[in-house]
Amino acid sequence: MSESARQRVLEAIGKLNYRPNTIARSLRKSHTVTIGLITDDLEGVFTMAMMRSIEEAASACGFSVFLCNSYGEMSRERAHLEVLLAKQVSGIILMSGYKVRERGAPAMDLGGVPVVYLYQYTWDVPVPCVIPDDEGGGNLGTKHLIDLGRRRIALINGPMHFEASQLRLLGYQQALKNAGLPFDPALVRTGKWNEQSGYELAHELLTLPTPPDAIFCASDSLAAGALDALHELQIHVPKDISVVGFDNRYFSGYQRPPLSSVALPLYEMGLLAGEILLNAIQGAPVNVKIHRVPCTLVKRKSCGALSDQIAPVHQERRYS
Amino acid sequence: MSESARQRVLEAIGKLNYRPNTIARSLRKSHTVTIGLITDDLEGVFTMAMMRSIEEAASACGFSVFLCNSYGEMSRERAHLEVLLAKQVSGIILMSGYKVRERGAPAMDLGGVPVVYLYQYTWDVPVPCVIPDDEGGGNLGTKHLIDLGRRRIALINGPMHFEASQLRLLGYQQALKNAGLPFDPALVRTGKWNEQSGYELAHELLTLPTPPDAIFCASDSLAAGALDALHELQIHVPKDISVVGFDNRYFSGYQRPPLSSVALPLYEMGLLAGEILLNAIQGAPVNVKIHRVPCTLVKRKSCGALSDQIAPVHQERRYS
DNA sequence: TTGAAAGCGGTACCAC
DNA sequence: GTGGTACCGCTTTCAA
Repeated sequence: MSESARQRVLEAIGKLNYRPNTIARSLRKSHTVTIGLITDDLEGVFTMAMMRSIEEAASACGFSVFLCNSYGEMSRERAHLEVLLAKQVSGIILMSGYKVRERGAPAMDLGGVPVVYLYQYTWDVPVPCVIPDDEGGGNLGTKHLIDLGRRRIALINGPMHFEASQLRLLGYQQALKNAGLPFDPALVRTGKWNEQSGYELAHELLTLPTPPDAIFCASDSLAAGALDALHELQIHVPKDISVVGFDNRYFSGYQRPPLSSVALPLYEMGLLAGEILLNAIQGAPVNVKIHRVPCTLVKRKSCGALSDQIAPVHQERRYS
Repeated sequence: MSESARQRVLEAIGKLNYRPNTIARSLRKSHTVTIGLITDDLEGVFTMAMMRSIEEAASACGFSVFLCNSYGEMSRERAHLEVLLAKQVSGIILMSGYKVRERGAPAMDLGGVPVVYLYQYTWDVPVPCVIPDDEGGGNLGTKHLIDLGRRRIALINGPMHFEASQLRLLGYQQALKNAGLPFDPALVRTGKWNEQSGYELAHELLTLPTPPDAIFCASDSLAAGALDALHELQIHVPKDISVVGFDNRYFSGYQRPPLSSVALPLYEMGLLAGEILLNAIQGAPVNVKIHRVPCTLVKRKSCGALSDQIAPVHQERRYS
């Protein structure tokens, strides 16, 4: 085509508002440049950051993302999968918003469409899984308290049938061991994941003959309850005792004092899941294993590491 | 086809894992049963609930949802729109995560694809818009404090160049007027949307010759700061003073005392936007106007209305 | 009722 | 290069 002819075509495209029909293109080339994201949770606080990075990874490669909510129901998940496959998506991410959840790994034939599990794992089917490194997180939080000079560090843990609880405990023990500190079972308490438990267990710990000089909580909700107990007992945080939570929830920066917390690497996890999926779509060999992404520590006032410097939870920053 | 033949076909479908190709179907029928959702925010806290209800409304009608993040950038928004149109979406929702934002209503020819604006409005193009009723919310929060017997109700407001601030003030004044209470300009303070402002302005209010017996804050961040000031001054909430926030953010139930708040009807807004769009897609006449969805009040301890009964923010409940 | 054929809007491959 | 044609998989129409 001559240069001037090309010019005229482009002109016409602009004038007539011509847009190539991707549907026809997809039909012919039999791939859609689209991935499906099925989540079981669009209420909680963990899925947002993962969604954001998945969308980012996909967009960067020219892929679109179908967002589907299964509400944790098998039937809805299957229905969504059927639709996604009928719509010929190039790949699928199954994202969970809860820690432990039986998705019962779809026993469906997905027709060879690549799948990645996010924030959950399965042994039922050979797929790559991306989850947080809870053990490393447990180690990180404990080590930080040790580095601050704390020596009697208590752990308020979640229910032990959660693997997250088991791993966080393991990390806690590891950190103590690495520092040459003794492991005192009396300093480890287990409850539910809520504030009520944090409150009650903190009370228990503080009435011990030799109370702890730091409390590491396996969730921010537990930590919120612990802070309540400390406030009630007029024990100053972080002067008298350091507190560190886990999960870096939205409210942790709004605690008094602002709560230091081990952050789940949600954004990075979504990014990794997206990358793994997109590579698989492009035919790269998939590394079928459980990818554990390291947690990070968000330092605020409750651990005693900071005086002025404050890490933001989100857009907002804390004064004083 | 005979009954037995039908049987055999269904059997074969099951055995061969046949799935009809929606892409081919869409090409032939020239509609895709898919809508696009473009948001400028996948970080904040307002978009989640809207996304959820949009997905719900769409799913219920057999529609899939493309999720796109523009990061508030015009160029990305245009790029996403181009892709969505090329992919022949049946309709588009433009959702904002911020209160006031110039999206500059795409001056693009969308080829007649129906559009709904969500959490923002525009006069630039004739489209239906769905936003919260900020004035009603201002009225609601103030009226509640009046009903609790408060008579000197202060308002800590956001910057007045935000329409939300103007409307919430209007609602506040309306409620006072309806109750026959005087409007005292000294009780109205304006700052930024953050805690720092809430803290400082609450201090100002409480050093007035006749301090207020209630503070209505135009955001939960402002309220968090106000609670800090009250705590510092050892003024008991809600015995000595009632506090009500606005937005019902994730952290409001984690304040001490748990913060009552005027909740944005995010879920309902998403649902309405979805319904409007789906109706438009099905050819129903669109009501091109600004739909203002009423706010609701979430009662917690800080207003003094409750002693035991606690309203949950999300899954979590408060003890005591 | 059933079967054959055209066509949706692109892409890919062919011969020229 | 360039123009013609088959084809992706489904819907629709028309004929048998």
